[in-house]
Amino acid sequence: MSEMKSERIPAAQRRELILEAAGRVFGERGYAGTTTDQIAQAAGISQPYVVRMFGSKERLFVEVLDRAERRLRELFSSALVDADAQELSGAPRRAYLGRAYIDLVEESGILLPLMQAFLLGHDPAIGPRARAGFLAIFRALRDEAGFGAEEARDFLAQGMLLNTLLALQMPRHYREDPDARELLDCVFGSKIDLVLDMTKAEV
Amino acid sequence: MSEMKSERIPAAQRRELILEAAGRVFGERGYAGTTTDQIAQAAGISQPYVVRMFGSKERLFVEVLDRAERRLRELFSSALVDADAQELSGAPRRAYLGRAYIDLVEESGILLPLMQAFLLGHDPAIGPRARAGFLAIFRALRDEAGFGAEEARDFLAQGMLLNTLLALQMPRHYREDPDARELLDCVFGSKIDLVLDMTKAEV
DNA sequence: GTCTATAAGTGGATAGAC
DNA sequence: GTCTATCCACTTATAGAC
Repeated sequence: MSEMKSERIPAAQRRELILEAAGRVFGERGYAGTTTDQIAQAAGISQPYVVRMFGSKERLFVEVLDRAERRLRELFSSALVDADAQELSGAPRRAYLGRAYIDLVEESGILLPLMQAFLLGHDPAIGPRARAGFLAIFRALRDEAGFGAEEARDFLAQGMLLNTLLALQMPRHYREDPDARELLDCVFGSKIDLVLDMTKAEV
Repeated sequence: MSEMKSERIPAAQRRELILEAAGRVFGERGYAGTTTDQIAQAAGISQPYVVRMFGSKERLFVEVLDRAERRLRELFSSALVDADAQELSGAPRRAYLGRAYIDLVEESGILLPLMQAFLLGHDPAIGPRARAGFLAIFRALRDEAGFGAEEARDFLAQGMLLNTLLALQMPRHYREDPDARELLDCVFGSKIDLVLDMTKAEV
């Protein structure tokens, strides 16, 4: 029906397209559960081209992670600037950052590949990076955001619950299951509509 | 060096040995990242015997999940009985159940395979079970434990953070990283020594 | 009850054409 | 810059011996 051959576009741009596709597929199926061919199809190119561009599946995953972590820090930084501009402090400030985190659900291919990486602590190549990334987020919350250790812990905890519910694809069952609905409402608050929209489609 | 042939033991007992081994390996490497041969080696038998006993890798994983969920509910039930016997209520009661959850870290092959399953929401066979299991825990906290929805949410959140730190193998880096130490102390409290002991060895 | 041998399928990676 | 063809290693599962 559509194009059998991809149009010729600059490598840098193609890289970005593959990274986006890979973020979504890795996020949904995990590192080991994803084939380079699934990523290729999601990106609309051939499987060998994916490998050719990044050298290996592992290196591609690491680049996806780096990209996701950069994006997360970027968002936290700008959220902190906003919070300061509004002169928020204490609980309102934390709630503000929490809602900023929820906004990341909209950008698929960020939160879930990170979460998938957190479950790869055993992997010699990915484990150390995953730990470093996680601790970097902890430090950012504790130091840059000025949370204490316990506030940072609680923030991370809510984040891990949110990630887990996304990975479980719980939002897709909001309508049919009253318990799912209560839990999701309770986690996402007024942002629930945004989340429900975001998690409809997909292959 | 050791035995090349496993001794002949009753099937029911062998099943249990395989389930324990599989719980540990699946918990560490995830469903897709685990081979039936790795499980066989962990259980000290041949790869085809693992498959023969459970029919398929997928069915084995589902049995590991069922077993883990049973154990979790069992522990929650008895912790609730204990908490009632001590006439705990409110915050002390929640903290008590939290410590009971941490005790589960000792039983390797329970928390991590559950967590791995939560990241398999996309899987047609495992996803529905994972969602059902997660919601069953939510209901137990909300109804049996008498937490409200928000308390149950916060309890789950701390649990997901704990699971994530275990999956990241963060306890193995307690000594060398001050940030890891602060976070782990903050999450595990006085139970930290138990956790550090438990997460040393492994293959 | 447990193993060895092996079939059949899948997936990451390489070579080379266009 | 992108594809087709293909190799080879690995993995699940089956068959059948002991």
